[in-house]
Amino acid sequence: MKVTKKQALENRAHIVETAAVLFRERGYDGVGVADIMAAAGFTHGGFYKHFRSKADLMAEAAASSLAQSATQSAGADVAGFVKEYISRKHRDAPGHGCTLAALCSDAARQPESVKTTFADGIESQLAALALEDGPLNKTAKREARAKRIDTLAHVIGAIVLSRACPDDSTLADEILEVCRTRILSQNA
Amino acid sequence: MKVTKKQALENRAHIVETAAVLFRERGYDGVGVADIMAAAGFTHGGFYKHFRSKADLMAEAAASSLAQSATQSAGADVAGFVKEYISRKHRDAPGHGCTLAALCSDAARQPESVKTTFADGIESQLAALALEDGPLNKTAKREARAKRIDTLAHVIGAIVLSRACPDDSTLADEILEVCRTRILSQNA
DNA sequence: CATTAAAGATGACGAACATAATCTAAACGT
DNA sequence: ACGTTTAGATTATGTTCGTCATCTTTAATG
Repeated sequence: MKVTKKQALENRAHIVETAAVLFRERGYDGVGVADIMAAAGFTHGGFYKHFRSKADLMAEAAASSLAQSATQSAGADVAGFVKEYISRKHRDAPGHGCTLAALCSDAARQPESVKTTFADGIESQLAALALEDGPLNKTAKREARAKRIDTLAHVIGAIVLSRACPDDSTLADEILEVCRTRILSQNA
Repeated sequence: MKVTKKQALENRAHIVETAAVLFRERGYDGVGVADIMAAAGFTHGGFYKHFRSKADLMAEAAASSLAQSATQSAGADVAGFVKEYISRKHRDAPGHGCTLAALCSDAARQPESVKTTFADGIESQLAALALEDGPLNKTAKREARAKRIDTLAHVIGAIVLSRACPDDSTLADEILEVCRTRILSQNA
């Protein structure tokens, strides 16, 4: 062992976090194992001492960043969430933004393990937004869940669509502003 | 020339269409030049007689499938559009579905030429949905455009989120149903 | 303190990749 | 009719990829 056991676990966690950023920035197919290890400050050789395959790391990195997103927006009121989510800042920093917005369509083409992780991440995100709910009866609960699912899809669509536009595009900003004001007014 | 000039142009168009399907199914980084040519019934050698680079084909394929989507939904009423768009059939056949839903986040990481094509495609899609509008004054026009942008982002988000779930997932279907009914009721 | 086990570095493997050069035969201009 | 042009096949190039084997070093173990 070149390194203490605690250190090794920290290194592993650091690799996962680095990967979570890079994947969100460049997509699962846009980053190689060597890229990730180099960005984390290592050479590519030690990779398979930590992970069984790249797909394993993909699932783990997704779980990590999805959990982080959910924690960050836990208990926030929906209006505040929407304002932060649909912002130029979020759109222009996918590496540190919502994993769902950054990697949803990539996840659709990945192995089941990744998709399962994403489904769990969606539920976590919904649960985080649900913390503001008081005690509700059954139909009100169902209605509240439907509303949150709908809003989540809506904000993701706004970011994803805006990111597809060229960097200096006025359309990209228009999409953001239109969707933000509309979602907020409809959620008031 | 092994083939007539007209035939060559048809072959070229066929390559573009084949690529448009494969890209939507597997993403820009998930399909190679050789894959595309083989699927079109050729060997990879002739590729650069038709296109200057893979990125060129990406932009051309995007333009082709985006134009097709816009044409298909031209003049449809928004309700009908939403019902077709947010359906299991569409979600499970990305290769023949909306290019925006399939490749938006991929496009975000591609060269400017691709992103410009996507911005044009978004405008085409918006224009197609606008055909049902009668003559309107300025503020009503702006409002109608805002509504269409908002709806487009919303339906894209629904599909993208649903596709990220595992194949047999009930969540995937729940997202679809919730978003469909909510968008329709809000658009009535 | 001697032995073991494992983290990480180095290097190599085969496969797949985008791109380019060469070859062919048939369609074209003249 | 003949020489030029060129679509497409074949083959080659250099790179990058995921994965693995090997070596070195050193923490952990007894």
